[in-house]
Amino acid sequence: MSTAAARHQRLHAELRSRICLLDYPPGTRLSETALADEFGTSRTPLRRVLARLEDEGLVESRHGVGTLVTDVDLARMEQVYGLRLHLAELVGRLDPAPVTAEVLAGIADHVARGTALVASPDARGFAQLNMDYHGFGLSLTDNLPLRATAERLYFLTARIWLQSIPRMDLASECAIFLSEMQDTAAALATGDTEAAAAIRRSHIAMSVTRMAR
Amino acid sequence: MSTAAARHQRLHAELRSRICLLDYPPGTRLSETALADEFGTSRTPLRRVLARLEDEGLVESRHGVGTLVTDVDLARMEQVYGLRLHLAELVGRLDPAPVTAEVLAGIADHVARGTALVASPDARGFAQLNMDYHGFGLSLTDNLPLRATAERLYFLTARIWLQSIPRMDLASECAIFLSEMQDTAAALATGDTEAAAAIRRSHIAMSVTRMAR
DNA sequence: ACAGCCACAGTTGTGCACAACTGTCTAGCT
DNA sequence: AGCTAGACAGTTGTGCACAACTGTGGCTGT
Repeated sequence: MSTAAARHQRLHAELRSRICLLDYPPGTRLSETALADEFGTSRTPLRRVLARLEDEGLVESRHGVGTLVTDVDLARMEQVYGLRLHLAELVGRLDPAPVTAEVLAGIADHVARGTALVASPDARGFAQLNMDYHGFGLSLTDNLPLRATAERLYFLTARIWLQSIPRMDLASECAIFLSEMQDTAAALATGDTEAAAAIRRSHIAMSVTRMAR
Repeated sequence: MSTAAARHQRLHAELRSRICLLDYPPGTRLSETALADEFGTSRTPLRRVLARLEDEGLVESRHGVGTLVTDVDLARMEQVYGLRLHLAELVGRLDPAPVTAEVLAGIADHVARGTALVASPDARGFAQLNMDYHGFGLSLTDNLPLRATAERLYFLTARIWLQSIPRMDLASECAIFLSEMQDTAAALATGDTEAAAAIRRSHIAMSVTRMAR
């Protein structure tokens, strides 16, 4: 099979995850040779991954300087959030996916993980669960371009929560997140994906207002 | 300055234009060496451009085979159009740009070109004007991610009109297009960008229904 | 005559060496 | 001491040669 494309996807997802979980905080200089060495490849395939991350706005390559992780702040991402709000709502109105048993099992699993998170709050665990939950939320629509667009914009703003959490109440955030997932589970139990999308939208909006303080 | 990034943008826009104007019809095998030779560079920088086009869904590279221009049909792009409709409407509601004298001059210029097009209908001229007009339409919002997303999706569907025109009435299409731009000019004259966005949305929708026949 | 196999031309993917460029540190001069 | 210029280490960008792979055409055996 296409092992090259598969590896490209793996490296892309891995580096994107490291950036959005702040393993590579904004301003970090990513060394092409070091990363190529770590993943057991040459610079050439790795440079393609970095180029894609640059197109997505997560890193910025400067000749003679290095590949720097971009800096993000809530003010600059205000436009992205404005768009994400509408896209989140569209998930429920544009080619909504039928609520299968698999979907219900998925939301139940996320609720379970959320319950465990509330029991022992953890910032990184929150961010990881939020990332997975976002992917689940996208599965509620069969509109592929909508999925791709929403995913792209999500990872552009995903770091902001982790950057803002020191000024926020972690336990409260975890409880609110669990509450959102429980509400979503109830909505999906009745097959109302539009309600689930509306819940998602409002929670994104409220999260932004809390981070803005 | 960053001549490397500038050349990347040039080559990307050039190849994208050739693909969307059907200079490279779907299925065409793009030769990396031939293109590199034409643009006076090596394969390396050109491959990055092709990689970006592949991420955008305009070409597909297969190891040992070649880089093929992707095939598009209205059925597969139905989801994209569904999303584009909503994004076109968002242009008028999300960070609408103030209607300056420059904007009015822009729409007037496009109306003039449309008038010339109606005088002597031409499929390729229509496509070119439509491409430019789309870029103008995006300038009506200051929301950068919305611009980037709408542009990305536009170029994904831009070829379909040219592919469908043999089954349509070219003169009628040109007249309708001019009518849209005139209506938009009237709306912008009153500073109503939201109305302009609504006009754009409805015309995209009607264009799809005409192409679907 | 036909089916299968193999060599081959052509393509994309990879690795490496070098060019182009930048920021820093140091040596030397005033 | 301060300042300037230059060497330098380190980085990304480019070009080239080769590896990996695919589809085709012809050749051979039956």
